[in-house]
Amino acid sequence: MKASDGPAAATPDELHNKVASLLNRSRQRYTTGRRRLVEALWNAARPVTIREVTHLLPGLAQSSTYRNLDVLERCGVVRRLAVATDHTHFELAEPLLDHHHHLICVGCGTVSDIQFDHELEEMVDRNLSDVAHEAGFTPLHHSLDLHGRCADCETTQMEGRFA
Amino acid sequence: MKASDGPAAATPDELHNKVASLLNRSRQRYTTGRRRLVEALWNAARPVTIREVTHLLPGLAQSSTYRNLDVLERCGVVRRLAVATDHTHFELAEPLLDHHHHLICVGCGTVSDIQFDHELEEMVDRNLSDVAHEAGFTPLHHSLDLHGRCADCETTQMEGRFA
DNA sequence: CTCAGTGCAAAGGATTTGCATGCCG
DNA sequence: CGGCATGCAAATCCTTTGCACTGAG
Repeated sequence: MKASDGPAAATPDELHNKVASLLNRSRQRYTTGRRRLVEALWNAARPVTIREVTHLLPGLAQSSTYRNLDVLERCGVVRRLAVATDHTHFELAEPLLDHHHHLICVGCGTVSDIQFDHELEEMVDRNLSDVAHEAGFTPLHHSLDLHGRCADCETTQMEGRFA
Repeated sequence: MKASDGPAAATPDELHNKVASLLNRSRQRYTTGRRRLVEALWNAARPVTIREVTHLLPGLAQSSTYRNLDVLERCGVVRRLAVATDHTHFELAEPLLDHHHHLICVGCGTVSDIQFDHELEEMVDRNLSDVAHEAGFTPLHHSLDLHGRCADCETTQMEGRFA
C-alpha cells in the first residue's frame, strides 16, 4: 500500500533521475516541456492547479500541460488531486515526495502539506485495510485532508455568509 | 469540530423534520423539489453525482438541481464532496448522517461509506488539530478517503493499463 | 398578492481533441 | 527518417446565469 523506492528526492538532479527512470519504464520521453513541468511542481512545494502551472510556465501551451500531466500521472510521476470541486490540483507522486496529507483552506483554496506521526499513520492504514477487505475492496492508497481556515483567511472577515 | 445535533436521522419523517428546521433557520423554503432532492440523497445511501440525481429525479430541471444543492449546502443539509476530479458528489451533511469516510473505486468511480472506531477517529482528530494549530490553521472538518478497487472492478480486467 | 423557486436556453469555464508542424531518438 | 510531442483552435462537458413564469406562504 505504500511506495518504497526510498524516500523523497532530495535534489533536482535526483528528482530528474527518478522521473527519467519512471518515464523510461513506460517508454515515454523526458522532453523539455515535461522537465519544466516537473521542476515547477518541485519548486511549488505544494499542490498546484493547472492555472498556476500555466502562470509558472509561460510559453508552454495549456493543452500540452494537460497532456503532459496526464502522461506523468500514468507513469507515476505526479498525482492528480480532488481537493476542490472546481479546479484539479497536481503534486509530485509518492516515490518523489514523502507520504503526507493536506491542509485545505476553505477561504482561499490554498493547499499545503502536513505530515503525521508514523505511528498514527500505521494505525490509520491498518484500520482502513481491515474495513476495506470486509467490503471486498482492494486498497491502493488513502488521502486525509483537513479543511479549515488559514491564518490569513481567519483574520479577514468571512466572505458572504449565508442568510 | 463535530456536529452534535444528535445522531443521524433514522426515518424519512425525522429526516424531513430536521431538514425543514435547518432551512427555516436560514429562511429558506422546503419546496417539493428540495424535498425530492433530499429524499433521493437519503435513498441513495452513498454520495452521488449530479448526473445520478438527474436520473433519479426526472422532471426536475438540471439548473434547479444545481441551485437547490447549493442552497442545501449553505444551510448545512448537504455536503459537497471532491472525491473525483470530473464530477462533484453530494451527500447528506453530518447532522443528518453519522460521521463516516469514503471508499472510492478507481475503476468505476463508485463511492461508498465506511465508519471507523471511535477511538481511532479521536486520535486522528487530535493529531490533525495539533498539526493544524502549529500552522496557524483553524480546523473545521476532515475527510479520509480510501482509494482502491471494488470487488467488481478487481475481477474485471484493468481497463487500458498504460504502455 | 408577492417574492422566492423553477424551467428553459444561453453563457461561461475547464478540459479534451483534431490536425498540421517541429523535434528527438 | 519516423513517430511522438507541441501549438493552436475548435469541440466537449460540467456548471452557472438571465429571464419570464409558476407556486408557496
